[in-house]
Amino acid sequence: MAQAKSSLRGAPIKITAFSKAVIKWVKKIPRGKVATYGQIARLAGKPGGARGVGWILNSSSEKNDLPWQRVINSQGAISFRPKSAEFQLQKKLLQKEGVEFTTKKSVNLDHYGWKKEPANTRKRNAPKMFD
DNA sequence: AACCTGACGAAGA
DNA sequence: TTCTTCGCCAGGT
Repeated sequence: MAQAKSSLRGAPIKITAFSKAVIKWVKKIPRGKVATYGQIARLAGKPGGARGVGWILNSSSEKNDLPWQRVINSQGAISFRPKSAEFQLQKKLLQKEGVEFTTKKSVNLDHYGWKKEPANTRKRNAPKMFD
């Protein structure tokens, strides 16, 4: 059972088109709003690269210049272990920006989610045609 | 090159 | 609604 070495934190990331795009988009998330990893990945050109986004934010030395706390998962929840220092920090930073938590670890994406484009394509609950 | 971990996500059970 | 499983991508060993 290899104990977590966690020495990768702060390790520099490779400068690729993707990592640069991720950083660029994350910087554009407005204060008081949140985006999801998948959303950033999509904006950065890799629809399936959500995990990569998390890695980039975690290991980017530029993290200090990024509003990394505004990136959460698709469930509207913080993706750190609830007791971790990172979790608490992220929650604190978001609350400081005015983002409210509806549950202990998640926010209402419908209200705080960053919508780059007008939500005119929002899906409505389609009536059941069959049962 | 092969195999493993992880700030993810969607679909099932 | 919570827990699994599987598919993705970035990096490490």
